[in-house]
Amino acid sequence: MADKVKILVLTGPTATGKTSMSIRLAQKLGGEIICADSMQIYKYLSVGTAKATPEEMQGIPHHLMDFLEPTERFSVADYVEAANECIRDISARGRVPILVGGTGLYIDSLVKGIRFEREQYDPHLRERLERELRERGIEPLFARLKAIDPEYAEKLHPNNHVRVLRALELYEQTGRTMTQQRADSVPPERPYDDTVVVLSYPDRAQLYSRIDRRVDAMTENGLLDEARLVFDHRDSYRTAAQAIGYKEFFPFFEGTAELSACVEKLKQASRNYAKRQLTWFSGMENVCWVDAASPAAEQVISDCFNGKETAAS
RNA sequence: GCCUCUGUAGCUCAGUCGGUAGAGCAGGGGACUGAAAAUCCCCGUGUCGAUGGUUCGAUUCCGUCCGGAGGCA
Repeated sequence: MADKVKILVLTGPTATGKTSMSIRLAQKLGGEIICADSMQIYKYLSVGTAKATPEEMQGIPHHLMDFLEPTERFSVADYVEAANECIRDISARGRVPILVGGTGLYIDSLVKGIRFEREQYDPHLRERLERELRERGIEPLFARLKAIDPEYAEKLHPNNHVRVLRALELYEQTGRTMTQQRADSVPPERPYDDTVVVLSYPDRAQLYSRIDRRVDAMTENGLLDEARLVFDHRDSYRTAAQAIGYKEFFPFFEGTAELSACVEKLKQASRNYAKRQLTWFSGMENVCWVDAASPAAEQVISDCFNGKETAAS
């Protein structure tokens, strides 16, 4: 254990105060922050993704945040590679790497040390599969997946087109099935001495009302302008165009919905998202749940990090 | 005051030619290996407004009452 790098991971559903907590922790522990959020990596998207403002950062370095053009694609594999590099760099300087964000897939993959093979994105292959789906429906595609990887097909619902296509894409591109990929990519041991903290409100109603209030605050802070920018570039800002906080305003820009209705829709979508995040985190092992409403939250987290196991669950 | 429509799940509404009811959304649970703030799966008992009557049986038909909407005065 002693040879592993010690990292702190702070996650939790949206609107629980991860950002401000992370900055306080970084100050206390002598750390630097690595963003673990699939949207905050992008430039220009700040209000809607709830990035820390320069003032809030208090001089604490933030990595993997606000660095990519929204026209660029970025995968879990890219994330894990980049984050590993940040961790190496930060710890080499004697500081504590603190991962902060709500993207479960990114965090889980990083913490488990999932190994992703080099794989070149092939737009033609993807396009071909998508065309086939449009023209012939999912049946033949799902049948093909069943033939090459019955085990994975068994676990997938045919309605989940995204995953069916991805499994076929993986096979056609690398000759490996998703089942193989999943089996081979998990190392026997975790790469880091990690402390994963989930910051949340045990009372669901309280979490939801915080979300509602934060949406209102974002709206007052210029969210609409950002959404407009994303709307104007919706064909090239592929990821951002599907982000919560932007896509809900599209009907307004198209003149098919009232602004207030869009805001309500956004609140709704954010609450649904928080629910999905909670599902992801509850499936993770070795995590420490911390009550965001508790005044002692910060202390509990640093105790957790220092191995006192105060609030493990 | 009279006439018409209406009252069914948290919300919007379907439906039962009389045999105690079902969709969407919300909500809850779950999955998640290169788009993940994405994508997908599972979960619906509720005095069918209240009360009398007809009936073997009423949420459904009839009467009365109480809400709501509109029209005529």
